[in-house]
Amino acid sequence: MTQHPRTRETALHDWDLAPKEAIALQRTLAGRLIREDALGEVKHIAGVDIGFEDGGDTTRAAVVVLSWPGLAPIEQVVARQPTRMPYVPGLLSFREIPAALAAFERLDSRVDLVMVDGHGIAHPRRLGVAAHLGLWLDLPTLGVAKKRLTGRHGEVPEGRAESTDLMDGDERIGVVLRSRAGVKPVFVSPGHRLSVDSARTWAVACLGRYKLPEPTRLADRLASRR
DNA sequence: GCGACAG
DNA sequence: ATCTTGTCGC
Repeated sequence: MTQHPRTRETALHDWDLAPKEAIALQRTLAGRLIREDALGEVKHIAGVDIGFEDGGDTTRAAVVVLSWPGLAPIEQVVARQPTRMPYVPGLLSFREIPAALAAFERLDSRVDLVMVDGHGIAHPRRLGVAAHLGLWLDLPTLGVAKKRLTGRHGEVPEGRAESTDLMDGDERIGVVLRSRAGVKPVFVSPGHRLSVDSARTWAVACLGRYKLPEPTRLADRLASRR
């Protein structure tokens, strides 16, 4: 409610931008990211999944709040809104964030850490949806994506919880994590107020018996059942 | 110019 | 993201 003061005042201006302006804004915002750990005691973790309905006309954000440790769901919200922007690779956050903010506004729980379905800084301009959302909420965030957007990596060891660095040139922008033995790895990167190592640690700590970590997995499941 | 391209 | 059945395997 009052944990994300920027929401109410400026919710009407990141969107409605032409691609060129959006890209310029991304560079500015990326410069404001805190790339080190800046999080307090973690009691609640939110999982976020944003998707689309009606052929893209409606944006749907699902948020599940889980206890930590324990990873038991304690609150969940689904928000739907008319979609404002088209899908452009690299500008996904502009399309997804408005609905996510609406969902967070309806949350009663205080959230300490946010895990988003999508990338954090593993993005061409270091502003994937998890990073962008982190700035808006002013909360520590990390992204867990199912597909690569940018960066290069070597083979990922087969064992559960093993990983390989995701590199963009000399910069380590995340890790490619084998969340379960025998499944395609996921792409983990920090968003705001988190280091790459901590993003990896939290992603692993939230693993259950499935491919996706519990927060994102439960948000996914909540979103995909009507 | 030719691919690549989160959700 | 979404369109979609069965099928192999723990």
